[in-house]
Amino acid sequence: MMQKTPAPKRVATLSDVARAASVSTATVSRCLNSPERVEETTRQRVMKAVEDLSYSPNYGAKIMAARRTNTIGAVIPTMENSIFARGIQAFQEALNLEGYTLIVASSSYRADLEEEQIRNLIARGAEALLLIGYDRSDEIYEFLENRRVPVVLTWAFEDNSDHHWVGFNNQSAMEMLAEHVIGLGHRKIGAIMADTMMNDRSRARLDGIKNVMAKHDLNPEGLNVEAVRYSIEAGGDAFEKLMTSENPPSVVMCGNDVLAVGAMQRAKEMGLNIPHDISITGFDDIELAQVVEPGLTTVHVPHSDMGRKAAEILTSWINTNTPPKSEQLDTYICKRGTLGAPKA
Amino acid sequence: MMQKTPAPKRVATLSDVARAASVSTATVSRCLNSPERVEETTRQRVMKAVEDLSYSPNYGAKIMAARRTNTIGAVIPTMENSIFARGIQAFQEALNLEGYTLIVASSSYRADLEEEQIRNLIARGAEALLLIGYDRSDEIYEFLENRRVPVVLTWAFEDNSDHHWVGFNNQSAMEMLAEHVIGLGHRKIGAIMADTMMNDRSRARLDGIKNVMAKHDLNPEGLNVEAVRYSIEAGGDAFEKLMTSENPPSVVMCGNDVLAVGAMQRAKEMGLNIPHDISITGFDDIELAQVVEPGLTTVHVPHSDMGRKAAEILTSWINTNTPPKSEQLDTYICKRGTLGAPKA
DNA sequence: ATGTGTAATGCAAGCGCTTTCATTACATTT
DNA sequence: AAATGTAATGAAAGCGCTTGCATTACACAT
Repeated sequence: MMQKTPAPKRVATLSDVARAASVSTATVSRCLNSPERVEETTRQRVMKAVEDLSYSPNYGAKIMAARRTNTIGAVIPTMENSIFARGIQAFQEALNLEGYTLIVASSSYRADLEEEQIRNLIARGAEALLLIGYDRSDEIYEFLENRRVPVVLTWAFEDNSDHHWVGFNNQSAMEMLAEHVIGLGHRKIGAIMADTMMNDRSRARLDGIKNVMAKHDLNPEGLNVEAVRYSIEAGGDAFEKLMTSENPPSVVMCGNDVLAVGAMQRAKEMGLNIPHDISITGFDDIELAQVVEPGLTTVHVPHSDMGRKAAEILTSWINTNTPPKSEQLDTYICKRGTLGAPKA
Repeated sequence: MMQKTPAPKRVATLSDVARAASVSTATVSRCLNSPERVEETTRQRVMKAVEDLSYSPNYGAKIMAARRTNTIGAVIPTMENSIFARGIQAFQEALNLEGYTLIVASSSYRADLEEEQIRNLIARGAEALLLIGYDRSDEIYEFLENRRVPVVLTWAFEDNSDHHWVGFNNQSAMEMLAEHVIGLGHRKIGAIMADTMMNDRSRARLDGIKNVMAKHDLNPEGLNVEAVRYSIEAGGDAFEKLMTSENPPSVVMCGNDVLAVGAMQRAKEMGLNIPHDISITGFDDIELAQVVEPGLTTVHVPHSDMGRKAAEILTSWINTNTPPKSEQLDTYICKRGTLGAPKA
């Protein structure tokens, strides 16, 4: 008699394995978690049972009993483009080396979603968090504080604050680039930035440009700024708007490389030669920046270092229960082909 | 007397909240999970306590008691380049809509690591899995079977198999492209592919080229194949090797867009005009393909659809306990500027 | 043989939730 | 007023693991 649908066989538990190997559950647990503490012959017997039963520990039971999840969370604004990819990749690799797993969530640059995702990650057992920038509500900082969650802020920095961070000075990095741009003779500057209202990095970068303009007696009010969301498409649209205004700039400084590449594409479509007719700069130095033609002049951000350092800070914080000190990283201008002198 | 380090305040639990709100833990639990089942006034009292205590449920306890993790896993070969990004993104979005969370792991195209990651995701409570391609050991398939884990294979397809999948025919897609290439007059073909030994997609694509060559009385043995790992750099190196061989091809067909872009870059560095001196094709149609110049002629793969469909399959499988049927998607050739007729 | 030290193993107490079932409170009908 | 039905709440039994402590087994010294 053939049994069509066998009773939905229950998945094996620790005690099933223990029974099969004729040992206690404690021994099975030790076999799996600290094998050196059990005798060779016993271990082999247990491992065979584990294999035979296709045993895999129940995650919930495990973390409840061990009171550790070995999970660290990160909330980034977007996964769509690769701005955060390299840093997060390095973060993840460093974490894995220490036995942690990373779970990533994205906030679409929205404060409310970010807060939701933060609570979500905590609810999923994240023992520590990597966040981008420092702009967020007091409530959420307080929540994190109350729950004693180690948090490291990245992609920005905040001197003299209670927070812990590893990042770079967005403003002074952009100032360096702006100095260079103005030094080349540019006077009419356009900017394409993410909405600066809820984005501290973007705001700092824009301030950088304005500062340098002021220093060189250019009225920062004259800076033509387009605020957009981050995409190649949006960068293109903003560029076109800038160039078709009554007083088009000779250089367009973009808040990041993705926007800059969008601007470049649109420039070509409009028949403009880069950098002869129009100069364009980016920020981040992602892979895209060297693939486009001409290569994009941009600010190099040490993404990988930042990710690695963030992982170090968090793991050490968890282990020692003491927050390590914050760290500031350096950026530099990466000169390629999209920035030249203005047309005569 | 100041207390320097206050006793490491324990994080609030359900019963702390229950006590604070003068209700039972059952009521608090209901407030959080099915609020409509508790009276308005009680709920407000409870929610206030939750807020005041910065309560967040203990993940382990929750999934152990509820016997659900609402987590689905995916193992992809790499996160470094964006080949899998769009598909996974769509997968994730569709999953979120259904209340699931995605956790992603990468295998670096290595079978042993993939297996490890699969076991890892299961140990982390993944209730179902998305995997790429079908090449993997019997043991791991058996493990998955024993544990009754719903699995969907993607980026490939497998007619008449016991597995469940949503994907496309890599071989016939590449055949279409090869027909087009040969129709243009190309006779000397080069190929840059990932190592085909443990990669069914790559193997199928290569077979596609060989088939069409044979059909057109070109000896497939004459196909010059470079097997490399997936990176822009590697694509460039392989391209140079191909072009500096004694009998360089007039067209280089690449296993994916990343390799193709690497080839394009190197071609330019070598002073070759695309497509006048050399034609190049890709596979995937990722964002990069339209950013490079000239635009890359490639095979468009419906990544987003695939991700969405995969999510549908898995969630329905979990809910109904019955695997839905597999689904084959269509690809098409995306003609841009890198493919032309061979030089006279 | 007996005593001592160490390594291997077992026992059993939770970990913090969800959920079934029972109880209580209250509104409605008879 | 009693009977009945319904909604809100509580009591308590696990869920499957880890781990501190107790016990056993065994090697070696006395």
